[in-house]
Amino acid sequence: MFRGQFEHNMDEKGRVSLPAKFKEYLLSSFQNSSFILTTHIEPCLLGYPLPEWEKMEQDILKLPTFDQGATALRRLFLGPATECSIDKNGRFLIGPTLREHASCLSGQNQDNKEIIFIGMTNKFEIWSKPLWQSMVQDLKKEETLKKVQELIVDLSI
Amino acid sequence: MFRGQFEHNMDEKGRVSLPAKFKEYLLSSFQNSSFILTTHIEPCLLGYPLPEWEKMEQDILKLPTFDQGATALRRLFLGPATECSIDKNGRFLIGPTLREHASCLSGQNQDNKEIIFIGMTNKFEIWSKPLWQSMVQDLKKEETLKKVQELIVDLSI
DNA sequence: AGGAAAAATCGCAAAAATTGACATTCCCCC
DNA sequence: GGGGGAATGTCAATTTTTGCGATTTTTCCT
Repeated sequence: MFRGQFEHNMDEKGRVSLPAKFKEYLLSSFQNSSFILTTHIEPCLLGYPLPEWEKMEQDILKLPTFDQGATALRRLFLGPATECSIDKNGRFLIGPTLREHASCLSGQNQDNKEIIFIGMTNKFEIWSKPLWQSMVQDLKKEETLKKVQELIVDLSI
Repeated sequence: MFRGQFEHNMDEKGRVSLPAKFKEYLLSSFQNSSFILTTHIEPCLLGYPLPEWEKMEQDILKLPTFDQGATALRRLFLGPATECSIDKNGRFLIGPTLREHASCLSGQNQDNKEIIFIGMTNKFEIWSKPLWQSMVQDLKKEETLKKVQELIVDLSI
């Protein structure tokens, strides 16, 4: 499972090393360290093991061709999805489109080179550090917290 | 599979290089780098591997000969379909009709020379950059996003 | 705490992709 | 048949991507 939170640096070409634990999970559970990276609706990225993704791909393709929502989903979610493979040093490349979506390091702007990985059990999220921080801030506002509390009660956590 | 999003430049004669990953997919899965390019209902183009296209051709031929909708479909979709082959440098030609449909670079107007490729698993879309951008803008409007979110929930993405 | 092993970074070099420019061919019209 | 223009094919420079070796940092175990 993808678990835990990690902070890594991206080089100026958009390469980052995948947290070792994530890599190990991919290898041991899927016999393959490749994965699919795509855009989230929010300004962050989502990583899926290949098999998981392919299932989803098939589901999405079954949606009606001319439905507005389905088209949007395909263009926004399916379109940018890229297969990432791990190099000998455990790194993978985040392409320009994906980087832009998550506002990670573009060009010489060395400010956004810090990347946050968040394990989400069967997938993981990738954030630029500044965005992650401000997003977490927002989550801690009263309204949102109230909703969280309700869920916690429901789940009897 | 066709995956990912790429931006390339078209020369003033209408030639563009196919994203290397797309070319590789065509070669490895179909032993042939040719593909079929035709018009979408929207102002963009669709690319299909030859075998996929032939399947669709067969399906379309089964439609009633004199049905109005079927006739329209054939004229609009089947009609403009063109086989594109890749040259030694990985480039192919987008003919005038197709270019016009997607409002890509006509004549000396160097504004529209940027072309976007979007992988859609078994096919791909081609957009002129300005149209792509404004279309994405529209997709991100609240109403559409809401529909997308519903779909996401249904698909348990 | 010290040392070994693993992880993460950095930077260069090789390879590939993309693009601009030029050469050739083909075709139509003069 | 010759000239011009368009279409097609090829080359070559540039830019981008990818691979690799080496260094630094972190983690874990003794």
